Amino acid sequence: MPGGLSKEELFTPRQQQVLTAALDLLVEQGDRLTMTSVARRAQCSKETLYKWFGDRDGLLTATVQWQALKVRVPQVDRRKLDAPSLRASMEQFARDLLTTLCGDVSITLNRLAITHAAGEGSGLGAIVLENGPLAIRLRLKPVLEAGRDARLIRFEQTEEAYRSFYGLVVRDAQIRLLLGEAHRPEAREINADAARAVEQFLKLYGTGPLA
Amino acid sequence: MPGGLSKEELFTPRQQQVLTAALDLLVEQGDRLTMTSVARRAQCSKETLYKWFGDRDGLLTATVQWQALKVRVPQVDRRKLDAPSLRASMEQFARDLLTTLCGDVSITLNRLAITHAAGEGSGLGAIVLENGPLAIRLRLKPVLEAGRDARLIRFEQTEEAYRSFYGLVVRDAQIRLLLGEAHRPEAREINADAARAVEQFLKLYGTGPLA
DNA sequence: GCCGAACCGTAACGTACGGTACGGTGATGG
DNA sequence: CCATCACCGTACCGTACGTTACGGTTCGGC
Repeated sequence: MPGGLSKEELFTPRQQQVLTAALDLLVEQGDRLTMTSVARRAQCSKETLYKWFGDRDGLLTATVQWQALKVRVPQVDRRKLDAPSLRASMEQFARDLLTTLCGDVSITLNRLAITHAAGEGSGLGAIVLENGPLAIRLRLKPVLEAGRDARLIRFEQTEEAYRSFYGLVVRDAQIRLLLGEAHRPEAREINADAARAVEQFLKLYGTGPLA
Repeated sequence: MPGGLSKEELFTPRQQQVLTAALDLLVEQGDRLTMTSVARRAQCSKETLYKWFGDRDGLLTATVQWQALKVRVPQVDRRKLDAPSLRASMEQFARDLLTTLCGDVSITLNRLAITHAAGEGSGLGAIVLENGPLAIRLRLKPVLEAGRDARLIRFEQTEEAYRSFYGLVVRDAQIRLLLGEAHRPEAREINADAARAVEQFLKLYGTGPLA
């Protein structure tokens, strides 16, 4: 979220320790972690948890927010953009995306947010939505538009191009992992997938002879 | 699942009424439905629920299985396959897929399965996985291979082609809906998306001049 | 050395809900 | 008419867990 606070401003170091413990427990045992288990793992009292975070939901929300603050947004270099460097940028992007989505933390937090989105508040769903798919779009957008400005790719709407790229990269991998499929791709597969996705994207949207 | 029982063999009419009630409640209030609420809605006793389904998890599993039995698999006509009919088949397929995934029932059951996949058993995750992404692959496979046999499209592995098609069709729509995004596409948007996805797929895998 | 603030550890409370027991009722069959 | 069966409705039990309360400890400030 633009204009947001950094994690140092939002949470004290001690609080970050607590949130780390909560995230670890979340990854280990899903969202049936108890306040007692978090307090024990973080070596703090339940009273402190409630004082700091209000209630269980507040703790989970803070954990998700805190994790979201950790993703950094690398900026694109808009100068000297040629076909190879655009391809490299996009492949790097695809690799990062796949690696993140296949990681334990992403799977855990997406599951948590989806579980909560079923209920009433769904504040968690909104947070993950903003820091997941929507943040990805925000990060990819300048890359795509730089490519368009350099006449390397062509598209009507950035939104459309972004979504096609997302689909080509992620395909059904995320939903299968969320549903509990055991297989996790290795680095080699991720690299291959990223290369293939960019290749296909450039075939669809590239201007040059296969870009 | 091939060789499985039909829903008439698996569940009595009365039991199907109960499962319908359970599914309705699931759609209405997520998986925090209680056994009591199901019994009340279905006008049956809790004792009967436990006698029929064992425990809460058994009831949820039966509900998902029962819903899964309802999806029928339309067969492809392998004769007289030309470019327009292949395109039409794939567009129909894409429309069906998008319409299903954007529906309340699909969203609810996928959320339920994802929630349970976080825990231990994850039997639900496996069921939805088999009847969701994997069943889609099974259904699409003959279409793709018929297209390949007719020299209309070209690919090395059916798996690869299937996954690319899935990505082009679904993109980030499903994860966004699961995370609670309110927007549901209308029929017009779904038609447009299906047409675009097939167009793109044929550009990537077609043999002819834009098939 | 004293005070209050912040925090730990633990015990206790309240409640929601999964699961069970049991009495009552209508249908079927002899 | 009675026995059996399948089921409804409801009261009840056990427990897990969120939440609160409270005594004890550390630590910074005066």
